Amino acid sequence: MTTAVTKFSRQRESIKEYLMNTKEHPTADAIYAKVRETFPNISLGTVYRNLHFLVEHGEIIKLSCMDGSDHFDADLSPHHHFVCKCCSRILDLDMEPIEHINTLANAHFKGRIEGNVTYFYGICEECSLAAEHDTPNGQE
Amino acid sequence: MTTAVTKFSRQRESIKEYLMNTKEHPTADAIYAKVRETFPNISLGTVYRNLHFLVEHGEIIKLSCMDGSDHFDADLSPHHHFVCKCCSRILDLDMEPIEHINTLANAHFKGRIEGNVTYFYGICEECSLAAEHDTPNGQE
DNA sequence: CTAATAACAATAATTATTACTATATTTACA
DNA sequence: TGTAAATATAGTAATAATTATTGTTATTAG
Repeated sequence: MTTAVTKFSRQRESIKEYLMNTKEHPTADAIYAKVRETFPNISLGTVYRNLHFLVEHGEIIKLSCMDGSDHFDADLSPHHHFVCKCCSRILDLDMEPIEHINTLANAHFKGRIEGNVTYFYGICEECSLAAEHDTPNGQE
Repeated sequence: MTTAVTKFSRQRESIKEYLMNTKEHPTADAIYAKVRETFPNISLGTVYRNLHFLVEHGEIIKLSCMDGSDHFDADLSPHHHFVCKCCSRILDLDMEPIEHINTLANAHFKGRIEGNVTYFYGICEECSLAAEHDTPNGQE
């Protein structure tokens, strides 16, 4: 039994590169649509397989939303996310770390708390403005 | 057109009653299995419809886990949850509220933050103990 | 009791994701 | 370089979870 070696793949590089150069937090489907511009016949399975690979190897992060959708992010710096209830976009938050809440959680807990997953939600700026101008969902 | 009135339903009551009397945080499937003991031919669709109904009407809460599974909870008091990486159970945490993190998040944010969803994760007490006794997953 | 309407069971359809397999790429090394 | 071994891919099929549809049953108001 030889140790499996990871080989280079243009498709995987393309996925990674797209994620590193966008501020969006796209879903597997959106990534598929984007990478298809470069590799017109890449398959959705390849996208999913590589996303899993990249998550497993700590090269990207998977964000699981309240609504059940998964989004991906190549920004590995510790930061928090905001989910707009209106347009469902995920935005980065510029805020102080909140790791101290783990200590609060541990106070009366018997097991071991290793960390937390936190999402903030509400209405993003664009959707607020759109609402004022009678454009309910940020749709043009 | 008369105003739609919500009629009584034994099935819905049964779902609600089960949720109110358990400390577990069951999934739709687990609820289906349980309620079927009372209503052998209730359909899964009915379970899903009623769970949505109850969530919509604020009678129960939906917990969307990192792993994509949805769990339900009839305990409406403000409290936080712990997800065990080992056995995937959800446990209630006895801790101080952490609403102040919304203020931190709002500091440099243009939109409106309405709240946050936070899950703590780690290894629960039972799984830790099981590991010590060579019973990896808490399975008997 | 009866009509109107809501809730039901059963099933079909949809969506997101994963598994499979033959072919194509990549890598190591002659 | 050229070639063989190993891994990755495209395309397709399969699965799982959820949502929608349809005809039937239960509940309620009059």
